[in-house]
Amino acid sequence: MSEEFREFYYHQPFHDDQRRVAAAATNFPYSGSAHSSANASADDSSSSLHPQYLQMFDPSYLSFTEFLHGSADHNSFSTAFGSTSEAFSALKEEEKPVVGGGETPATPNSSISSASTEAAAGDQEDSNKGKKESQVKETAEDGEDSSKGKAKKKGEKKERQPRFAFMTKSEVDHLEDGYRWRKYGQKAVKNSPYPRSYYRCTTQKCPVKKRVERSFQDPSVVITTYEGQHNHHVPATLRGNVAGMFASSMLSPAPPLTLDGHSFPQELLVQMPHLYSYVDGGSTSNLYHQQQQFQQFPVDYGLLQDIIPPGFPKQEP
DNA sequence: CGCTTTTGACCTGCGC
DNA sequence: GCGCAGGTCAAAAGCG
Repeated sequence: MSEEFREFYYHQPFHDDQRRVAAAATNFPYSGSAHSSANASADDSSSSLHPQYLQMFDPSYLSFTEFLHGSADHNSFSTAFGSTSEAFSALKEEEKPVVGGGETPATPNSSISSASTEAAAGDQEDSNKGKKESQVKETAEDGEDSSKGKAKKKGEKKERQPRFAFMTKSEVDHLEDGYRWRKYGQKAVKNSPYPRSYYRCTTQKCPVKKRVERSFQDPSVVITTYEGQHNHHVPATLRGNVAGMFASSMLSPAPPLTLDGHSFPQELLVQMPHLYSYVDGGSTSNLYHQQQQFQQFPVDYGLLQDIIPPGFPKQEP
């Protein structure tokens, strides 16, 4: 596996107490075959989700906004991901709800947030998406979110942008992240009473899209999946409000109050499910202990099934 | 009036 | 080939 990745992971400010912030609200699903023992009890198998693949992603370190922004630190990010796509794939396999799974003891802490790459999907995961994604990847490069669906030429496959998913405990479906979005569709989700909404960044030429759906297992959890990277900054007009604060804070190295869990209405939980194995190595256990105290939620895979591609945060050309 | 949301139709990919 | 599910389009309606 890639060293870079590990490195990346280590960078995670888990040790960074102040940011516990989100931590308070965040759950860390550190289970995995490696250390699944701890709190296993907690895992009332209520979660069909397997936290094993879920790895907390501390927003204070590298916010998803940053990621979306395709700027700042995303170097390390991209590097890490770019070289670890395989790993993701491998982990993907576990997506299948193997409750009480044999070798991979379900983790007690199913956490609320999660992120993944579609690249990951490529291999294992349910062959469906896997195939789909991989195909897409092959043609990926033509650039843009050629999502003009209907008019798509034959043989021309849609390119999938890097995806970044996370779960948030919130009452509202559409979380403010500082950007302006326009809803362009809504679909009922199989096996879920909650619909999935499709949003597109309203900024011209910005290819970013996001899908929002509520976890059917835990209605209080909203799963948001971003696809692509913003090629612009957070609208200044939003900087004054919560959204702006959120966005800006997420962009800055030292997140202000918003992330302190005070003024921010939503509990942002981001995690990189596929990182799990990497962390497993050294500092993980440490983290694990650190995190297991957090509450846990049942998470569903829905959107998380296929996220984060090989080139994850694609570098801007 | 301009922008956003709603919603049914359509397209595409995949499994059977 | 057929049906299903996910994703997108685009016209109509709603809103400020």
